[in-house]
Amino acid sequence: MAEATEVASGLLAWFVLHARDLPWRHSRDAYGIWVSEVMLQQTQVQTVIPYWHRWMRQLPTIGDLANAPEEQLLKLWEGLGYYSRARNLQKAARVVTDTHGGNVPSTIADLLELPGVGPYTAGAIASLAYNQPEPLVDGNVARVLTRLRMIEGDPREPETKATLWSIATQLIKATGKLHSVPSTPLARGRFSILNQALMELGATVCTSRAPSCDQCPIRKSCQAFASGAVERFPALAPRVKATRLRYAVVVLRRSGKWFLRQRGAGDVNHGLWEFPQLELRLRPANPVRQVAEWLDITPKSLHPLPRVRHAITRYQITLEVFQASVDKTPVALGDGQWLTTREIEALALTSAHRKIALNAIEPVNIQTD
DNA sequence: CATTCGTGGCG
DNA sequence: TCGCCAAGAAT
Repeated sequence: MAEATEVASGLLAWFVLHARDLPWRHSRDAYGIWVSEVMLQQTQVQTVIPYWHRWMRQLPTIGDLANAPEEQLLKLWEGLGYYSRARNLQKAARVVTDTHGGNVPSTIADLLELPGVGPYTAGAIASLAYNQPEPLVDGNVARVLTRLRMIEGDPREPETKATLWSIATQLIKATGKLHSVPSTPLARGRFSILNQALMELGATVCTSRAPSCDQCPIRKSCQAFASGAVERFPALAPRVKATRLRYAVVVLRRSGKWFLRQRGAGDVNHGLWEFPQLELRLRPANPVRQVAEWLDITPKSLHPLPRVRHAITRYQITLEVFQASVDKTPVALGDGQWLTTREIEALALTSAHRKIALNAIEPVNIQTD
């Protein structure tokens, strides 16, 4: 295990010199670290930073989170995606309040009981916040370790996953045996430093595309580097090709207000607000007639706004947007509310519908090619 | 165990 | 324009 020791000490030394100064690395309480970890699930650091600041300013303690109204949570999460993360965070805050005396637990078993906390996040909280000798494997660590040891399998498969957690555990054990460790204001304790170093290396040096092996502190131990095969790892299976969908979105105005609906329980993104939308067939190309019939208004009253594209995992969605002024609520729209601009600003919309709102309220000049 | 859940950036 | 992917978890 001399090699694991060398890797661990190399990572620690590198981290204290090259760590990014991320805001949650100054958090001294586990709550701030926990919030950052949940926000960072499948989400990049640069995206998370402003959200984390706003969240911690408005909900500085677990008690604040446990008592916050759902619309505040969703507004704070607006645009981050995976909105169930916000609701799970609050459920977990209530569990912490009710059964852990308001203190974020420090053991893996207790952490795994919390909604929204899985193997990775449990390891992250235990090691980063409490410096417990617990391993973690996220996408970054999987990339670093598959390259380090030339692990051929897909990191998403259970067998490969087990191998990676085992290697991460070896590194934690080696870290525990180091005689001396460097210190940094950005992490407290050797296990916290090691795990953050693994992730930091994956995020900034051992990147998916165009890795900077010349700047890697552990390249002498890296089997893939020695074989000139770094970019062959990790061997991820190709994703399912996205299915294309088209929707018409209607921005209806009536005496200075806009019509929006709230997604209901059981829906994807429930609790979020949106302009009414209608699924379109891919043909015909021009959906004006279909939309006009849906709303029972004349086609000429529909005015196009810039189309908006977005994706929900395996769906690639194009939104064809139309604006119209009406004097009554079209029957087909069902429940919804007529709202002012100011009211809409205070609601949580998906990113696509927030863009539509901005386009409708402050129309951009469309440059024709 | 396979699928689902968002979004923005980048080559 | 398009595919890929980023500090994963729940069902």
